Amino acid sequence: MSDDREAVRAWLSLLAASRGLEKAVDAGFRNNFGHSISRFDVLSALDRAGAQGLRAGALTEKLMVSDGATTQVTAPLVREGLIKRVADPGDGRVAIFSLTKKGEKIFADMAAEHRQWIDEAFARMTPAQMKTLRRLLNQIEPEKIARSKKDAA
Amino acid sequence: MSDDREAVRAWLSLLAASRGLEKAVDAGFRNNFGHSISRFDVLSALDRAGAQGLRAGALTEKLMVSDGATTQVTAPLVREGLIKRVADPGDGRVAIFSLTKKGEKIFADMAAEHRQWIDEAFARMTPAQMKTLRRLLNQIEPEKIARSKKDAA
DNA sequence: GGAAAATATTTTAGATATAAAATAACAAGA
DNA sequence: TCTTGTTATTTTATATCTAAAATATTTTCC
Repeated sequence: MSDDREAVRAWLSLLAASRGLEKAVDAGFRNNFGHSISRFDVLSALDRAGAQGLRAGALTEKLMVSDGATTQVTAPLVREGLIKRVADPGDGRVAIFSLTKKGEKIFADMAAEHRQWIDEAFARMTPAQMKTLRRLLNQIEPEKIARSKKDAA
Repeated sequence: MSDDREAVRAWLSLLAASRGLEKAVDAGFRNNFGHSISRFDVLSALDRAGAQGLRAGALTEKLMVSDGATTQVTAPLVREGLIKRVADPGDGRVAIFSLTKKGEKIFADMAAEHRQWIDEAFARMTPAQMKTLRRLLNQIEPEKIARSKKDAA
């Protein structure tokens, strides 16, 4: 039995499943709300943060993207009034983002749709299987991948 | 117990695992070979296709990207001589891509590294667990996500 | 208090993606 | 053979992303 290629097979399945679902969810958000999945991620992070909001740096970490990406994805959301950006009164370097009332409402609508979409996509799985899936996914260790060669330069 | 949010939880885990691994693999390819994971995907598809190569349209399907993306990602690979593009003798509209000798060699090197990276990242899982993971991932149905509202327009 | 270092964010340049329009080539019927 | 429609690909415009440089602000140390 070719157990020696199972890891790559699992990785290809993982990539296909994730890309497929991400593409479908992104299309759903764009079609129904005119926003990308990236913007939903921002709203979601700010919703969890509540009234006190999040600093730009903290938002960057939650989104797991670069600082430049955060600046760019927040810009249209500020422009459209879904989130607001205020300078920290104590530290002039710090920008603090939080949801506006309008943003809270739109996020609630998006989250409800999102929840339904995901339930439909996972309909063939039992809750126990979903837990198993999560447990398995948590065993993957991307940080084990060596930065190797060029790093020696 | 809150079984009613398991699907979203599983989806978030799936997204985190996939993005994390994809980011690590992409960084590895860039550091060690100066190519992105997208280019590796192209080389991989053409390697599987063998000497006869793939039409642009077929390549687009395998990559699960847009036709424009295929044009753009193949351009630097042609320029650097890893793949070649020839017009179909029978149908002037058709472009056929295939690996060059240089491309075959570079792909072999990249694939070997890739295999090792993935083995390391999945080291905590048994082959049986990897199979279970694949089986669970294959039950996800992104196509179930309705294109709803805007489509009615 | 002021220069130097550290920190937080934005800007810029380049890579890669999509969607839609444009181009090019083939096919099929009058 | 035209002309009309279809198909295959590329081009263009726009959206995001990263990495690195630039900017702005605060902190630290003399």
